[in-house]
Amino acid sequence: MARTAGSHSALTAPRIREAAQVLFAQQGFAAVSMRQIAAEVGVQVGALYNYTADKQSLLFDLMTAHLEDLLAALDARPLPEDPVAALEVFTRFHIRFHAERPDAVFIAYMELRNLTPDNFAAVEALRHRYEDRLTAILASGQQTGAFRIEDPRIATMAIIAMLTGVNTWFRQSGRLSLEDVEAIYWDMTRRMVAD
Amino acid sequence: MARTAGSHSALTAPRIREAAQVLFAQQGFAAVSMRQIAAEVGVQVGALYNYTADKQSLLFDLMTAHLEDLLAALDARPLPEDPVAALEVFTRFHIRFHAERPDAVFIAYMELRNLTPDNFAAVEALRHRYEDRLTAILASGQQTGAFRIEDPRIATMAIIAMLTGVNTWFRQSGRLSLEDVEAIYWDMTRRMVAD
DNA sequence: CCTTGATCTGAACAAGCGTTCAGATACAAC
DNA sequence: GTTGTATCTGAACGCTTGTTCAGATCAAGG
Repeated sequence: MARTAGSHSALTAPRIREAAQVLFAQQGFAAVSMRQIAAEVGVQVGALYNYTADKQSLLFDLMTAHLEDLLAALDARPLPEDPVAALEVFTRFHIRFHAERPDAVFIAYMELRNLTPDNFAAVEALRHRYEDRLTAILASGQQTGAFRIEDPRIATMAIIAMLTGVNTWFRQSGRLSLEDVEAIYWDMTRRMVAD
Repeated sequence: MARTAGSHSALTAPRIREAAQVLFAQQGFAAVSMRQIAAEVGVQVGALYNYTADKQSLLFDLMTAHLEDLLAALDARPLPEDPVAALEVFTRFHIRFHAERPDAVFIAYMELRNLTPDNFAAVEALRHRYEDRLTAILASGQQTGAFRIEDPRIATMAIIAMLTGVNTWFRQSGRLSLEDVEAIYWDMTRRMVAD
């Protein structure tokens, strides 16, 4: 019935997002309750509604924040003019960015079905913007003759699926460093499209 | 309170599995209720328990049936001795088999988190058996010099992620036939591992 | 110290969940 | 037609859900 001592919205808001992200990634959006998220944060369930309109908004905000960060981080890296060099930058960037946020990535790929149609459309638009960046690199390389690709759009889907697949098995504590993985996957990507 | 006219277990059992598969693929295991599945079949929720021990068993059975079908279908195809030819057979097989059962594939990849630890272990073992088949092809090719691969296990993960990714976009009604897609992906796969 | 606003608690609400099971009807065999 | 079995219905059980909101406490400012 009372405010928790030491409570402060600047602390609680990020803790809610973090708790939601971990639990959604571990168990899935529909399987996790708002009460579980609240317990993880250390508040009662009613407190969550000071920070999110509802459960659906919480998921949508997590997904769009991740995708907007992804796009912003990519935009912050000027891609080389040379398509081969640009593809290498993109490949390493994708692997590293995704490996550093496994929960957010997992949610962004796995929880699309739990979005309402409007939210789904908004998230798809962001995903397409990201995919378009790679398609542009591939189309440019196809045009200059640096790449031999039948269809840049399909090659985009293939490359992103392969690169994102790293997250299903890569562990920082594994026998390969992230640098090793980047090198191996860059080699495979390069050969996939090389003339 | 009474038996439905025309009811017959040989009809109801497959209908329950089919309804569960479609709904689990569309909405996710946790978001779908047993009542929804029953409604789709045309029975009351209590009737489902003549055919499945519980909701978790229903999911587990769908997943293992799919993976066992996958392994059996692969076993039914003698792979060529030549690693390159074997890899082509595997690639085309994987794409076709998966494209023909999008819901089952989707569930097998997306609903792992909803399995109990024991069930998860059993399903993982089946997935590893399938992955091992590709690793064996790649290791053989690496040994004979037909492939230049740094790590057959990682190449396996990369290839399967890429091939399974086809299911996220391919539609039978799309501008490309399944044959076209097989050809494009075989070309990319071959180049990824070629010496 | 008092006042105001911030931030939470705690319980309620309406609805739904997975699972069980007594009993009713349909079906098949004689 | 009778009997036994199959297959379901329908309701109950214990529990949980997402969301709301009146009110209690904490924090900050004057």
